[in-house]
This record gives sequence, structure tokens and C-alpha cells, in this order.
Amino acid sequence: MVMPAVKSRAEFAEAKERGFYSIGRAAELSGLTPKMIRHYESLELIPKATRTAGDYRVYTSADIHTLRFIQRARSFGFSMDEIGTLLSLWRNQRRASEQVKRLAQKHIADLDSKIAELQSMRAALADLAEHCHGDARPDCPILADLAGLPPQ
Amino acid sequence: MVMPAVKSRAEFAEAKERGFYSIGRAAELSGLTPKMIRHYESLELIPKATRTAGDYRVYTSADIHTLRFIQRARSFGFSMDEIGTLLSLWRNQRRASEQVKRLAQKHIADLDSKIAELQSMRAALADLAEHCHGDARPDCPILADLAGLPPQ
DNA sequence: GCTTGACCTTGCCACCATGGCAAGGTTCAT
DNA sequence: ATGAACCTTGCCATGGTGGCAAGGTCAAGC
Repeated sequence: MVMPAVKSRAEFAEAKERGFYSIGRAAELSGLTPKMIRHYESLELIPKATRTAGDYRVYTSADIHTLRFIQRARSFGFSMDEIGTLLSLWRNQRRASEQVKRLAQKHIADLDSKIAELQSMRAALADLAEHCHGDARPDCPILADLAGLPPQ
Repeated sequence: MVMPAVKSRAEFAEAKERGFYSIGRAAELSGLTPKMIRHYESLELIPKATRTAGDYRVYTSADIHTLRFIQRARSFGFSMDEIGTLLSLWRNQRRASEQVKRLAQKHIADLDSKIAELQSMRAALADLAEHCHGDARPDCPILADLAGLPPQ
């Protein structure tokens, strides 16, 4: 859905009245930054924005909607790649919810393994820290462990 | 402790006998890769390695020990910066264990907030996925949520 | 002593998602 | 017409790692 290029000099004021937005405004409305929006465009996550005669990007409320979708997907920790897939599923009326669910479950599994990894680091370190005097003396089970000495 | 530069042609064989190691061997023994070891040297985490006449890096068993320390600290998720501090504490006989403990506890807190963040992503996504049919139909609460529609 | 293959050297680019800065152009209200 | 606020592109940086390329060195076998 390519917008007709806006040509008049008062294009932006006019555009605003009609519900068009600058990249800064689109950023505010979507919870992203202008930088991210340009980046997503370069990744072809979103179509190239229409431009004013002065080469400013122009966004519609439909675009804002897409940007919010991306912002929300990022907040779930999906990668750009996964978000690309999610966007195409979203746009595809004939998608099977199974595909979405599978992608989500794969991501949940990824999150789970990251969580488990961090938790095991946390547990091991907390265990060492618990036995550290934490005073003026130099002996420290944390350093001892890092140095490869047997515990105790 | 600068090693005298080894000059003879049979330097490496000789070095090996005396307990000196090439970067590849040091990598194997420490659980790192040659690339990482060079990187750590460039970060000044470890002192510049002695070189053979042919410019090969040479490591002693003390160096291997340090490299293992780094490898282990990485496995706890410490950043390079933090590892720099840990190394200097390790080397400092007059350190206070309090400093080590404080660093560890700060890192535990960092891990905790990352864990919490991932868990909240996980919980929200799992909640949506649970209500997704996951069949051939297109309706999907996951996409609906990303699209900003009210739940249900 | 020469060849060979394994290893080493440096240097650059890529990842991932983002931020920062610079130099310049546009918009729009005053 | 001026000026503030915004936009443009482009490059570099982050952090920690991997990959590749072009070249040099090592050690062993002949």
C-alpha cells in the first residue's frame, strides 16, 4: 500500500491534520526511538516509509500500530528475526495459530534455558559468597574457587 | 616477571619440556580459545605474553592458572571489567574479602534482575500461549496481544 | 636440508540491538 | 527572515565472540 508522495510545501502540517506522523512522533507513540524505527526499516521489518518532498519519513496510524506490535514483541524478548515471522503471520489472514504457538513455545524454551543458566550461576556464586567473611581479612572462598582450589 | 626472550631454533621443543605452552595449548588447558586469550591480552586483563623469536606467544603454567581463573569467572557471568577487578584482588595479598564479597553480591543482584526480567517475559508469554488453540484456525491470543487488543 | 601440515601471526568484518555524535537539511511558528 | 526543534545519512562504539584471509613459524619425516 504505497502512499502517493506528498509534494506541497505545507505538507507536514497538512499531513498531521490527516493523521500522519513524523518519525519522532511515531517513536513517542510506539515506545521506540527514531533510531530503532530507521533500523527496523533497514532490516525490512517494516516497509520503507513514504517521504515528504524534504525527505522526511511520514507514518500513518497503521504504521504506528505495526511499530507498537514490534515494541511489544521486543518486550517479550523476541529477536528481530522472530518478530519478522510474527509480523508476517499477523499480516497473513490465513495463518494457522499453530505456527504462532510453536514460535512462542520455542521462545519460551529459549527463555527457560537462559533462566536456568543464570540461576545456576546465581546459585553457585551465592553459595560461595555466603561463606565469605566479607571483612578485612584476605581469605575468600570466592577467589579460592575462581583460582581452582578445592572447596573448604 | 619478564621472561628472557627464547632465541634458539629449537626454542619451542625446549620450552615445552620446561613447562611452556603455545597459545593453542594454553587454550586447551584453560577452556578458552586462542582468540579469547589474544582478546584478553588486548584488554590488558593479562600481561602481554612473552614471544619466541618467531613471534609466537609463550605461556607458563602460572599464565594457564590465570587463564583458568578468567574462564571460571566468565562461567559465573562476570563481565570483563569485573574480572579485571577480581584479578587484581586475587593478586593483591592485602585485599579485604569484603571487597570481593561486595563485587559478588552486586553481580548476584544483576543476575537476579535479569532472571526476574526473563521470568516476567516467560510468564506473560506462557499465559498467552496457553490460551492459543494452536490449530489450523487463525485466531491467536498471542498475536492479538502483540497487536494491542484487549485480552479475550 | 627440504617439504609438509599443523599451528601461529595480524587484521578486518560480522553478529545483535542499540546509542552517540557530526554535519548538514527541513519544518514551522514567530 | 530567523531560529528552535526536528529531521537526514553515515560512521563508530558497545561486549564478547566467531570467521576468514594472507602470510609466517614450528616440528617432524624423509
